[in-house]
Amino acid sequence: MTEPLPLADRVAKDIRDLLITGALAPGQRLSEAAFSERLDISRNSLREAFRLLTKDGLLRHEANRGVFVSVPSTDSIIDIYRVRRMLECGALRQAWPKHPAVAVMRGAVEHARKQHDLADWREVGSANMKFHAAVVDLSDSSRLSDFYARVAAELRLSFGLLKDPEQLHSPFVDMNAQILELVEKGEVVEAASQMELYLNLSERTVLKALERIAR
Amino acid sequence: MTEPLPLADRVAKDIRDLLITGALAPGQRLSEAAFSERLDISRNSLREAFRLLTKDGLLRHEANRGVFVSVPSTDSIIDIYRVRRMLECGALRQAWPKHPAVAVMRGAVEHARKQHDLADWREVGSANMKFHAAVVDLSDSSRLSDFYARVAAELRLSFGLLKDPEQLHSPFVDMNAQILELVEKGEVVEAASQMELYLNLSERTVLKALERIAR
DNA sequence: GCATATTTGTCCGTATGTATA
DNA sequence: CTATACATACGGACAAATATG
Repeated sequence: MTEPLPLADRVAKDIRDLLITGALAPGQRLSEAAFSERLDISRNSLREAFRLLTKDGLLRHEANRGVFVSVPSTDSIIDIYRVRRMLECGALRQAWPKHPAVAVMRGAVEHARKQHDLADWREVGSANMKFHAAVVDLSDSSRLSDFYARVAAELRLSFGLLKDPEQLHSPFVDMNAQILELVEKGEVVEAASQMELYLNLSERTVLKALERIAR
Repeated sequence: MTEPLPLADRVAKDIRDLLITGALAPGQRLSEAAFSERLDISRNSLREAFRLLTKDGLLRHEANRGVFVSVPSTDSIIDIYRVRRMLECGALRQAWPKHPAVAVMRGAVEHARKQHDLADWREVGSANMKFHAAVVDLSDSSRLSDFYARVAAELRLSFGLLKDPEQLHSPFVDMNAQILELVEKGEVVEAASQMELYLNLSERTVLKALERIAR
């Protein structure tokens, strides 16, 4: 009773985890033969999983050359932050203070603060992303939430390139708390413009860090 | 030099066309054996194409039962219009009157008017959808544009259920023209709220028509 | 409720074309 | 330029799940 999912879906999820944890480096080529043997599945099933992940933007398919882990570019970062501004600010602007997602936001903020004190930056980052996913959930649209999850996974691919995740997430915990407070008070327009500040700052941080890596 | 695309991608596109033209009815089951023979491809390749279309929401995959053409529900319509309000109104609110997409919008409006006079309602509908896709293009985000295209295809599946496309698209041509005019004058906030009216009206029209079909 | 036929899920072998050392 | 490695695509096979009579 515990395997309702098609193999391709399970494999896609496994590979997705490998990608966002950084076990697979951007630009790396994924050989069908080698990978299907490593995961102990057939090439056909692996190819189905590859199609799914390509649709998610995590893998790139080059004709007759195979699939590669996507390499985050400056352009893709800029594009992703345009998406985030649209979805997150838009969700806040029409938010309802008693929406169930607000409780999730609060839980994420509290968890982030706890992990921040413990200096567990990885967990701070996870809580951070959970907060922003909850913001999009305020829109009550499963399609928007799914789309955001996909874009967030792509962004996490970029984070994997960066060292020093403390710089990346730590300063933003308080900003999330402030946004949450505004939402709870019903000052949703203020919350939205605060979020815009957040995203602009975050975008600059990521671009700067990425630029430093690219020499 | 004319076949750069993988077979699965080409097949997915072919099936997508069959879906939005109504050649395949919602709820219909797509047998792997029958369909692979009809399209003259192997089952494996067809399964890859199915994965892509499932990701697009056009097909549904039921475990060990096969794939079916998605059946548009009231919930999905409501969800899709939430997406449209978020993307289209958001794009207009930050639009720039000299953006290249504005020219596309104008072309779509003019074309719709011409086809409207010729009573070619199918073309009116196509021009209508092109107009709104161009609106999203104002955001300058390829991810948002792709996402919108995917949702629009899903919506078109619902339109296929409806007869009388005149009722569906005809009254909206003038509203598009008005929105375009506002954008060209730089009154983007007005354009956005006009778009919200448009979408609310369109949503109600589709839901009403769908409800009538469901008895 | 049961036996049977159909269909999906998954794997393997292999031929062909393309890219690269 | 040749040789090799690999992706692409096909067809066949069989078990498991499902639908059918």
